[in-house]
Amino acid sequence: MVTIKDIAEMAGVSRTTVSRVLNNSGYVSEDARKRVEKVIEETSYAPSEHAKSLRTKKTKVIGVILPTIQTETPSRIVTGLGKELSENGYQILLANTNLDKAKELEYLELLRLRQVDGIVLIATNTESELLDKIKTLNIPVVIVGQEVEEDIMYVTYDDYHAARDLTSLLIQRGHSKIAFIGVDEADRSVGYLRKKGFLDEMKASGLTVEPEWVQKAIFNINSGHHAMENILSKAVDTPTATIAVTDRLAIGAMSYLRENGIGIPDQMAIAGFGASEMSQYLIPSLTTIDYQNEMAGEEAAKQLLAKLHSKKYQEQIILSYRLLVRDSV
Amino acid sequence: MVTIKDIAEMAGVSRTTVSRVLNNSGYVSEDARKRVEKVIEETSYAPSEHAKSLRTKKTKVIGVILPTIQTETPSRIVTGLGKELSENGYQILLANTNLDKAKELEYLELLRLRQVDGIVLIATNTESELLDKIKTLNIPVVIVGQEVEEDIMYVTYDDYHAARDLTSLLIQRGHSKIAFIGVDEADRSVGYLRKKGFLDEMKASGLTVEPEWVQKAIFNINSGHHAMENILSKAVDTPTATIAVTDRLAIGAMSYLRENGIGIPDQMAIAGFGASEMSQYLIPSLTTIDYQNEMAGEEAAKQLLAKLHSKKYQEQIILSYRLLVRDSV
DNA sequence: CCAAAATGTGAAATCGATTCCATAAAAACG
DNA sequence: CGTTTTTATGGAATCGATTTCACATTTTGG
Repeated sequence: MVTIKDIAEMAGVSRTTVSRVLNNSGYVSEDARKRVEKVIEETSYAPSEHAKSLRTKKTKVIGVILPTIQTETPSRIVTGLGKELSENGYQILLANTNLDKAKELEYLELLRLRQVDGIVLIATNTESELLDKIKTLNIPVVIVGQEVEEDIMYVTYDDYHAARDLTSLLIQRGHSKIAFIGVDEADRSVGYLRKKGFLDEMKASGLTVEPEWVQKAIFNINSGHHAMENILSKAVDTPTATIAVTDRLAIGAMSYLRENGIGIPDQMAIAGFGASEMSQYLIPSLTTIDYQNEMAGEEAAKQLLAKLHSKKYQEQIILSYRLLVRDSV
Repeated sequence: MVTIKDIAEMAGVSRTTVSRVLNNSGYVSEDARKRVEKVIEETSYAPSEHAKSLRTKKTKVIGVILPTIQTETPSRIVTGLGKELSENGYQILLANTNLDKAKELEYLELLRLRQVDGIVLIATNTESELLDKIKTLNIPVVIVGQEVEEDIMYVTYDDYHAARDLTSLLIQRGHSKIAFIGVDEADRSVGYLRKKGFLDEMKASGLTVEPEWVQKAIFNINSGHHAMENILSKAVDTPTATIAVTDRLAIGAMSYLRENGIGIPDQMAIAGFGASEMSQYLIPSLTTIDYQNEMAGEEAAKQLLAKLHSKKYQEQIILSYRLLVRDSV
C-alpha cells in the first residue's frame, strides 16, 4: 500500500506538506503543491481512513439503526438518507434489529464503539431506557418516525392530524360506524397517535366507537386479515368502514373481505397509511396517507450534518402528509 | 475517552498485558488477567476500532453494494447477510447505487479506501469493466444474483431452469401461445437466462413464439402494465398466458388486464418471478418462483467469512428455487 | 542439580495519518 | 536599512491499539 510517507519521498517534500496539500490547509507553494498532486495522481494514492479517524476522531460514517429493511417505510427513509449523506461524503453503517427491541440499545453501543459521527434511529418506541442511552452517547442522534422530548433531534410525521383527516373523510362519505385496526401503543406514532386522531375525530363528530371495532394487530399482512375477521365476527353492530394504521394491515383486511364476498367499498370502505407502492394497484385502489418518507430521510441527514458542522438547522421537524383519496372509500 | 493506556495504569500492568487479555494471546497470569478484566468491566472500556484497524489491517466491516433498497429481492438478501455477519461480529457498510451503473465502480473504489474486509455486490450486470475492477481490488468479493467467470465468488439462482419449469407448467395447463415480459439482457440472470429458459422450453415442446409476444420492460410496475398493453394491441394471434420476469412486472400486467376486463386466468394466465410478499394477496393469487433470497444473503456471507478466515467453502453457488403454483394460471 | 523449556512481563517500534512548533526565507513596513 | 509580518517547510509528537523482542522467573526433565 502506498502511504503518505511514500508520496512525500517521491515528491521530495515532507509528510507535513503532503498533508497540507491533501487538506488544503496552511501554506504550501504552488511548486510543491503541483509536485505532490502529480505524484498522488500517478500513484492513485488515497489516505487511510483509519489513520485519519484515529487522529481526527471523525469517521465520515453515520450509523443507521432500523427495525427491518423489508418494508417500504424504512427502505424509503434509508434511500433519502443515503442520497443526502453520500453527496456530503458520508457513508452508512447499517444495523438491522429485525424488530428486536433489545438490539436497539445494543447497536447504539456498537455504533458508539465504531465511533460513527452520528446516528439515525428509525424508532418503533420511545421508552426512557432508549432515550437515556441516547443522551449518554455524546454523539448526535436523530430519531425518525417518533416525536420525543425536546433535547433530542427528530423528524416525524403529523400522524395525529393525518388520522383525523382520514377519519373525517370517511365521515364525510356518510360513514358513522368506523372500525380501526391499530398496533401496540408503545409505538407512539403508529400505535398511539393514529388511534388518538381517529378517536378524537369520531368524538368531535359525535360518533361512538364500539370496543369490538378497535382491534390491535402486529405489523404484518396476516394480522390485518385476522383483525378484520375479529371485527366482523365480534361486533354486534357491523361497521361500514375500517381504518388500518398501515397499508399492509389494510391489504390483509381487504383479502379477508374479498374471501368472504364483502364488497369494497360498498359494504366496507377501507383506508390505510403509508402510500405503499402496491396501494394504487390493488382492486379497488387503496385510500391512504402519503408521508414522503424519502424526504424524512433527507431531512434527518440534514439535521445531522448541520449538527456535525455546528450549523443551525431545525432540530424538531414534523413533516406534513398528503391524503390520497382512491377507490376503496 | 478511556484508552488501553488508562486500563494499563489502573490495573498496574503494561499496555502489552492489557492487549494480551483483550486478545487472549500469549502468556498472562491468572492474577494479572483478573485485575485487568475488573478494570475493563468497571470502566466499560472498549478498544478503539480505528487504532485496531490501523495496526491489524482488519476492519470487521463488509461493504454491500446494491442497486436499490426499495425492492424485495435486495432487501431480503441484505437481511440474510446482516444476520450471518452480525453473528460473527461483522457490520455492513451500505452503498446504494440507485440503479446507476457507474456508481457500482465508484463504490467499489470507495469501499476499498474504507478498507472493508470484504464486499458483497448485488449485481445487475456482469460487464467486463466491473469484473476487471473486482480482480484488481485485492479484497474478497462475492457477487449475488449473477453467474460470473470461475475466479470470482458468486451465489446465484438457477434462473434458467426456473424459467423452463414455469413455462412447462403453463404448457401442461394447455397453453400453447405464451407471451413473455422480460428486461434488458445485460442483466444476464433476469434478462437473458429467464428468457432463454422460456424460449428453450417452448422450442422443446414444439411451440412457436411470435415476436410481438416478447416484450422488453424495465424494473417497475408501470412498465409491466405497458408491456401487457403492447402484447394485446400488437399481437395478431393473441396469447393465452404471459410470463413476466418479476412479480412487479406481473402485477403491472395484471392491472392492465383488470382494467380491460380480461379475466385471469381464464382469458390470460399469468406468472411471475420472485415470490413477492404481495403475490399471495393478489386476486387471483400469483403463480411465481420463490428464490429464497435471504438464504442467498446468508450463503454469500458464509463464502466471504470462509475466505477471510482462510477456510474452504464452495465459491460458486447456484441455489435452487420453488415453484409456487397459485390461482393466476 | 543444572540445562532447557515454559511462563510472564514490559519497553519500544509500528501502523498512517494530522498537527504543534521551530525555523528560515521572502515580503512589507516605517 | 532594520524590524515585523507573511509565506513555506519539515521534525517530531500524537492518536490508540498490536506485536516484536528482550529479559526475568518458574517449571520440567534427565
